[in-house]
Amino acid sequence: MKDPTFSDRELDIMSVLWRRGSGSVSEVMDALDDEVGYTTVLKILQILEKKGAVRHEAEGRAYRYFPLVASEAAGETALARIREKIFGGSAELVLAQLISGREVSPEELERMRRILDELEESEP
Amino acid sequence: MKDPTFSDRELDIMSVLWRRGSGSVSEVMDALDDEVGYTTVLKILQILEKKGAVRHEAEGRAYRYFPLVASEAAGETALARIREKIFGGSAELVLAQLISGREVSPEELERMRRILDELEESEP
DNA sequence: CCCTGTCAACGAAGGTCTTCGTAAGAGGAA
DNA sequence: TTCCTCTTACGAAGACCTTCGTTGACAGGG
Repeated sequence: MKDPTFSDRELDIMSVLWRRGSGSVSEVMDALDDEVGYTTVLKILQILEKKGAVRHEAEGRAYRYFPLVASEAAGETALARIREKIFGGSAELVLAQLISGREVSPEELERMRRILDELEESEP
Repeated sequence: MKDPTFSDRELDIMSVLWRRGSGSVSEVMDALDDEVGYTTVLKILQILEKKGAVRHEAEGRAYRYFPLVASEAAGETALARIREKIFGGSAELVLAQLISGREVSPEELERMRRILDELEESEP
């Protein structure tokens, strides 16, 4: 699946599968923030399966769904689009927005700094 | 306009207005990456105007459109959703994705580091 | 054996998005 | 004037998204 993109509801459901690793229809339905009918969740899982974003295995009478698209791949596509279209291609502006308006713990700040340090070491 | 979100084509067109500051229908059409018909661009600008995302002024016989929603506001909404749904709420993971797979110049890296430094100074 | 609850499958309805054909007006050229 | 071009405006077509009602299958309890 090249440049995976997801609609709003599809993304909600992929998010559940990424967090939990897998899920039956009922589990996904319960994990969603919104109240969504069983058949709606099933339908979207079937659409995602046709797209190649998830697969399923039989588990008793029910199906267990697994993500096939990694969250990193979806994140790369989504982030690239935002950076390009909204932030004019600037990663710095994305970073600035990322940390503005929210409190960032010193620990998280330190880990972010380390991410930049490691990048510098890898390409001197 | 609260939590502004834009469809694909709407975002393409807002992106042009953000980059250029304003644009007539023809200018926007020419600036788009894809080939899109004149009336399509006009239609979407009218939709954006109804949403309150742009306004227009008469300029000769034509209209000149101006963005009303700031790119930062759109970026905040879009980035928050990606961070939450795709990266499990982690800003570090977003940062890691942001710099992975692309070459980041030493200058840009330095500016990104400074953004983190300034955050630390402001909330000790 | 029959009822009840759970399950997948299907299709349809209503919404949004995107595109463009067509109409109508206004201005300039011949 | 008459014609051509540029413009806005309108509406409809087709695609996709989201939702859910309904159906039929199956398993377990009474």
